[in-house]
Amino acid sequence: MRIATWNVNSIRSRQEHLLRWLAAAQPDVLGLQETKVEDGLFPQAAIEAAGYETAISGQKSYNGVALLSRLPLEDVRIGFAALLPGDQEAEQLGEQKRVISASVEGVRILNLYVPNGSDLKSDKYNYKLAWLNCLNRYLTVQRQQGEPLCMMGDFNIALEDIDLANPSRHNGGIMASAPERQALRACIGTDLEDAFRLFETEAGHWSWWDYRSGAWDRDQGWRIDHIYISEELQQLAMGCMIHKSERGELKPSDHAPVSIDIGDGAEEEDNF
DNA sequence: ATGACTAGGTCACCTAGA
Repeated sequence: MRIATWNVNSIRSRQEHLLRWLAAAQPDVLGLQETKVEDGLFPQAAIEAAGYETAISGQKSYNGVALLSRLPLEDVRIGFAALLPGDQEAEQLGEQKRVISASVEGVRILNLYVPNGSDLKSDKYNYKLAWLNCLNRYLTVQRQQGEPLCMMGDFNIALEDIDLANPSRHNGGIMASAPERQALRACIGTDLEDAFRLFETEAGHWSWWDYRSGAWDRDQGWRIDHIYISEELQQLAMGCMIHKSERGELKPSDHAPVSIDIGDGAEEEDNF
């Protein structure tokens, strides 16, 4: 099973990119972030025609997440509140559409668009930290359900200094500050692993390049799009890659897709 | 220290992204 995540920076501006990439990369499940469209205007028909069913949670202009799958999407859950009934903050945070999850072949897929935070001195930064704390409460409930977990999305955090091109310049700033890194590490816990780092330990691998300043041409990026998997899936993980060439297309998203290949056990036996 | 680009929305400058 190939599972992927992609911040498309507007589904309507990226529809042709998306359809081309689905055909080329053949993901079974794809989590999208920043769809930037209310549900009624989501281009569902074109995606279904490509063989993918959809689960969407969008809003006008900002945010918005979706799951696309060519395997059945089961038990779709939208927002933190789905697992945190009575949690006032989960309810509040649900105004921004950043969380969608579904079960696919027994794997719980959690697709996230973590707030950017803007600036350490801004209210948005506090919102980001509160959001991550709420994610932690959500994950406590999710873990109790005992499903293998694949948590992915645009985390807007470079966890380590090797995850950004210019750590000294951005030292402690937004997407690289200690409090947000700690808040994300608390969510990851000891059971989840950053799938990309199971296969690649070196610096120099980015998933986002700023549109400005020729960041793409200079390959000055950040690795802020992640896939975290629980222990059962770590055993079956066969590879994790960043589809960097997507960022070099005409009118690209500023993020590249990231995918993981998970064997089903039977597949591995066939290979040996 | 700031801005650069891109997208959406109300409409030609603004907010927001990261």
